Parts: sequence; structure tokens; C-alpha cells
Amino acid sequence: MQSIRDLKPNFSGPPPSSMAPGPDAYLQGNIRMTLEDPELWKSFHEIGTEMIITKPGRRMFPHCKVNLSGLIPCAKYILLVDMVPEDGFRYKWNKEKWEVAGKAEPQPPCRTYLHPDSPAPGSHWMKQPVSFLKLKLTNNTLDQHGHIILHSMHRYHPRFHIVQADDLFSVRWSVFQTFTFPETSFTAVTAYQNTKITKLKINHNPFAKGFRDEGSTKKRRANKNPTAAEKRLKTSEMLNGDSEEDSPPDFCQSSFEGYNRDEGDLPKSKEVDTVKDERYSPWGAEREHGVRTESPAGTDTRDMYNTEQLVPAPSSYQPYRVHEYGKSPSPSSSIGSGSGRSSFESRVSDVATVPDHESSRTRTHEIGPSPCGPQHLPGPQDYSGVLNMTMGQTSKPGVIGHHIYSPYSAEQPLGQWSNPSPNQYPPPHHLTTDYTSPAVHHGYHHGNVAEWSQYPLFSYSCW
DNA sequence: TCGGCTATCACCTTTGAAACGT
DNA sequence: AACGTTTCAAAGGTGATAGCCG
Repeated sequence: MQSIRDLKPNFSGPPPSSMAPGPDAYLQGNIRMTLEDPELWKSFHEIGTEMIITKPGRRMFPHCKVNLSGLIPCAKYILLVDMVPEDGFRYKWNKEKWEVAGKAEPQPPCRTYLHPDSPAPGSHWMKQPVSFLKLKLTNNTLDQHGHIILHSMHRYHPRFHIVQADDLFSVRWSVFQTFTFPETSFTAVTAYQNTKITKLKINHNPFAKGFRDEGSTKKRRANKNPTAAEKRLKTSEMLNGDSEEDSPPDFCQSSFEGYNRDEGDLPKSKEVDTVKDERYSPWGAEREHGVRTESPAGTDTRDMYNTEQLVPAPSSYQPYRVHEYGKSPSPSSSIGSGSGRSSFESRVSDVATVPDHESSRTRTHEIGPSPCGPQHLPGPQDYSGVLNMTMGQTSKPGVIGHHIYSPYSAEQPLGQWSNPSPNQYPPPHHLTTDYTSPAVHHGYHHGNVAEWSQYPLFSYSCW
């Protein structure tokens, strides 16, 4: 595990005193985020997770669900997720493995999904796992629903951000921490390529129960289209692991030899052991191209990382160009200790704004009396043009009363969207040169660090 | 010709309101 | 009247499939 942090304010002027971590700022450390269902994620990751993206938007499965600890119970936090390209390539599924198919397409509008409970006190986030179930992925660059826009056949991984902020407006002045989990990386696809992934999805996603072999699957469509039924049967056989397709001779030979062919079920404890020892990836290409390194095999070390810095930045968020304060010596103590969760603990204290309950304009989403005293219920706030964020459809009115994410909104003349140049979604042009030195982090090695600079954490980082 | 995308399908779960019982 | 449980229909999510498109 590595910890990358940069406490240096990266904006030229001081933030408003009401929002800035001023003299009364205090240290806040040991924020820990653990991934729920890590074994499920691993089982997908070892095969090569694929996420369907559709025009109307498709949920992720597995969906992002994390546990949080170390938050200040009374302080308000905002949770966000965005998707970051894994590399600068487009891929294709060829002969049972992913291969590089060329340069990545121009990055689509970067959207950040705001957890609908945001903002909420730390106690709220810590009392139960935080689910991003309703996060949806789309390939529609003109999407108006706030779904996260991705390119098909490209690789991404989610980043989780936690920001101590009383409201969305003050996010820009708050310290945030970023967490990633390597096993959550995935390839965006419009149709599943790897039948193993299909099988895993069917076996674990309750909505796909109808496709399970033990169910009525085989009679589905059987009387409608015999040919289709035959194909379906054939597919079922393949998915059962009886076909050779489960163990193709050339199926990622170099990286998949030890794959557990009984992946159809949620990994049992003994299977997990196997997984731990044999962490393979179908990404033969990534080795060939040195795009990224393999996750540490045979170890529970979580090579996730976190970063934190003050926003806004004078330039785009530069998560990979921040100062490295030294690698954390070890993963969280809970890792592999029975919790079965991936986790990352912020091992260094960080600066946070002091919760200002007096001036808080946020509303509480806690049911019942808050242990932190009375909560103010502010009126609707207009965040138009403030963030380019997506929100769950269950977003509370008043927290964000608008679809503020619309990248093409006329009311959002942000540089990120207003500078289309050669490619539709160019990197911000205002990057400074102060941070161009590569920073190795959490085991990933990006061949072209500069490419990362075009992926701001938040769209509003261009403020 | 082929790979990728999309509309549509049937099956399933989830969700919330209505009905009912205590 | 209030509360808890059950029932049921609508909404929405799922992968499979066929056909379209570049």
C-alpha cells in the first residue's frame, strides 16, 4: 500500500475563511475505506471484469459498496465516485483475451457520481456500508441523466472520494481523500465478451437469476425460437464449464494458467485461498505493453492508494503528480484479518475543515435525533455550474435541486467542456509543469504519466 | 465481411401501495 | 386509531438475441 498525499494548497489564493481549514483546522487521520464483497470483486477481477454500458445507463455489477471508518461523527462528508481510465488504450477481445486495439478514444465528459446521501455526518457514513448501487454507466456522451459516461472497450477503475464539507458548495474548499481498489477495475463493453464474466454475473446478480441453468433458463425462448434455444443451450453448456471454452489452450496462457475454473460460485473460503495465491489477469496485453503492473500476487497487500489535496486546483486535479510522502509500510491491519475486505487506511493525518455547524447550510439525512446536535435544514441551494456531478435518482431535493452534471449545460461554462480542441474532450490546457514528474503509486505503473493529467478528479477542478 | 452497437424480449427482483389482521 | 404483516402489481434490472451500421 502506498500513500500519496499532498497537503499543499494548490490554489493560488486562500479559500474563504468560512470554508478553509484555517487556524482552527485540526488533524483528521485514519480514515479508512474498505471495499465490500472483495471476494466477489476478486473473482471478477481475476477473469477480467466487464461492465455493460448502454445508452439508457446500466448499473454496475458488482456494484460499488464500501465501508468507512475514522470519520468525525459530527462532521459532514460528501462521497463521490468517478471513473478513471486505466490506460490510454482501446481494447478488443480476441481469442479469449483482451488485446490492445489502438489508442484510446478521446475521453468522454468526466462525470462524478455523488452519493445521494451526501452530505451526511460521518456517523451516517460509518454506521453501515455505503452503496453506490444506483450508479449507472452509459456510452451516451449526450446523456442527460447524469450517468457516468464511458467508452466501450476501454478500461476504467472507480475512484472513491470522501470530502469533508458541509455542503456541496464548500466541497471546492475542502480536503478530500481518494481511494481506489485495484480489483474494481473493469472494461466497459456493450456486450459481454468473456463468457466467464457472463457466467459470474448470472450466478451472482439476482436480476439475472432467470438465466441460471438450474432455473427455467432452458425453457426460455425454447418455444419461440428453436435455433436460439439451441444456441442458448450451447451457451449454457459453455457456462457450465464443461466446454473447452472454459479452458482454451491459448486463454491467456501467460497470465491465466492458474485460474480456478470453478469460478461459477461465489468464492468459498478455501477458494479464496486459491485466489490469493493465484492472482491472475486475462490482461495479456497489459504485460506486453507494460501498461500496468500485476496486482501483488499471493499477498493481501492492498495496493490501493489515497490522495488528498485541497480543491480547487489551479489546474486539474493531479492525483498522480502529487508529492509522495513515502510509502506506507503496510496495509491496514484489518486486511486479510478476517474481515475479508479490502481496505485502505489513511495513515497520515490530514487537514480538514472544522465543522461549522453554526453556519452549516446542509440538511441532515439522519433519521431521528442526531447525536451531533440539531441539524440545520437549509433551503434548496443552487449548485448550477458548480459541479459536474451525477447524483443518484434518490437525491434529496434541496441538496441538489438541479441536474448539475450536465456537461453541455449552457450554465456551466467550465473550461473542461469549453475547450474542445482537436479531440472532443481534450485535456485541460492549463496544467502546470510543477507536477509533471511521474509518481508511482499503489503498484500501478502508467507508461505515460502525462496522459493522466487529462483526467481531472472533478470537473470542477478547473474552477 | 466483421466487429461493435442497439432495440427488443422474457424472466426476474425490488419496491411501494393497498389490503388485511391484531 | 395505530401498528405490523401480507399481498400484489408496477417498475426496473438482467443477459440473450437479432438486426443494423460503419
